[in-house]
Amino acid sequence: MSMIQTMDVDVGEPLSLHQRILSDISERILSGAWAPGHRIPFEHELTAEYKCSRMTVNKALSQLAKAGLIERRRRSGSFVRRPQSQAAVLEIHDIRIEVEALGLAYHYERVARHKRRSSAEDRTLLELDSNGPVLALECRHFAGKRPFAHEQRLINLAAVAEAANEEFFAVAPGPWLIARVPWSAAEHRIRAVAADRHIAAALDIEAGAACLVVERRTWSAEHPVTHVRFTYAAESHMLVARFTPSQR
Amino acid sequence: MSMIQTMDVDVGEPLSLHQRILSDISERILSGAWAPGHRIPFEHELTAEYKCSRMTVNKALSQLAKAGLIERRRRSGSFVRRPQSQAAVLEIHDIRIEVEALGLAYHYERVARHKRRSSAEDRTLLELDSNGPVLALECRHFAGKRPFAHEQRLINLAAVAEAANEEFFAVAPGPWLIARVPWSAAEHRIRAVAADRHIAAALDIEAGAACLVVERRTWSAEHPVTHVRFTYAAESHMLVARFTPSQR
DNA sequence: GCCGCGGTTATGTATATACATATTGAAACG
DNA sequence: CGTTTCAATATGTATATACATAACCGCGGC
Repeated sequence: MSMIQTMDVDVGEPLSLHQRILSDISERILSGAWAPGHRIPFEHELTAEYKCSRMTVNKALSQLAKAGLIERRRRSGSFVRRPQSQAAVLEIHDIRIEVEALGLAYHYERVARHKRRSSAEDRTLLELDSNGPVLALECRHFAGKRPFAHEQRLINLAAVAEAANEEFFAVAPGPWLIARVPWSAAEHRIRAVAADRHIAAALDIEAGAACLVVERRTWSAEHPVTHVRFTYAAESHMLVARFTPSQR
Repeated sequence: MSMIQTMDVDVGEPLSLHQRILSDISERILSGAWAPGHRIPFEHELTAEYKCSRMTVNKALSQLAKAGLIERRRRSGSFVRRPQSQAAVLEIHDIRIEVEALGLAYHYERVARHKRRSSAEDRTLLELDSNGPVLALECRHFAGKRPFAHEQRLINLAAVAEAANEEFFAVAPGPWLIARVPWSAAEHRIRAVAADRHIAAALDIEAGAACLVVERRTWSAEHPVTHVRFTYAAESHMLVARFTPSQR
């Protein structure tokens, strides 16, 4: 297992008052003591209960509303919301970290590198308009001696010109980009595919084996930066995502 | 494509002042105008710029800090953080909604239902201590005439006793549970598997085909409620997750 | 009975103020 | 020269206050 989502559990510190109010209430909601639809006390009632100003109570309740735990209605009060959708935070780490978390030695290999004018397919993947230059990379990531993941990447050279001068022998394109380009948005697609011959050879598995594929497209300030497809060796990989209604 | 993540993009409404400050600053960060490490103006400078009180500025900056876009240091100021990890919000809808979003008719079928004392395997899946009773369900979800997803579910009857009286012919266990049990936490595991014979038959695909599997474990107030494994018919399914540094 | 009108109420936003706290940089001291 | 002390500073939290806004309630007029 890898790609573990770390949760933000704050424990121990002396809580500020509005944080205490917030956690008191969310505990009662999450425990079911206050079921969906239940009206939680008015601000002025909590003000009395905690002997504090309305601003303090308001701060806590506003955060609960933003977190989606309650719904606030003028003149009516605040009500426990019913969970709307199964949402989870998926945290996808650098592959080196994933591998090392498994206690295995990480090794990176650059297989191929081509600079070219973007093809129609490249433009689809990157959501590019013009046929500007792109850098196409193919890499392998190893866990111990076994291939762990196969990486196919396109970099939009119009957005990251300096990538044209980098060979990517020593450093993987992922960390290289992260260190250089402030990204603003990303889109992930996760699916299962049967390994074709090329992938099977690269990952040293049988053709047709089920593989988890994670594709990521990244933008920086409205400009497409990179498209990458990671194909993980069959059975070696799993994504873990956790959800707890956020209190932050 | 399905399981689409809706983003919270607020547009149009008259923004309150602290929201405007917040979006002004986050835009400058996300556009790269203020690179990671850059010190953003002090609260008292923004107070002057926006001609408002420090509380208003503080509200905006506190939210940016909670969203992880900036880091605040006493006496030093607030600094743009470098993106820490690839995190995405994955929103997993009810299967009926997924199917209908594809423009296909949804149909549900209960295949099997067994009430039993929990086996060792059940206890592993549910993270149960005792060998209390569980309800094991097997269902199919159709998109048009084709099987879309196969569902294998365990319900902890100690947590949801009334499930023992429900046949689940008319209503799928997912929506039934959502409507009844306030869940507090969930964990997802996403992986690719080759369809075994049982799954292949249920989904009307070839054995060995690559399938996306989403497993979910749900807790309510510290008690395990249910474990469910959805297996999606090969090639028919994709998870989409988007990330934009949250401003809420 | 129906409609409109204003009052009441709870939340939404903003202000000025106050004091706590962490951290820095410089001055004072050994 | 190194260390301690201290004041300055930016943020963290909380208060009392004020007015805006949305929604509901009941009253009165028709």
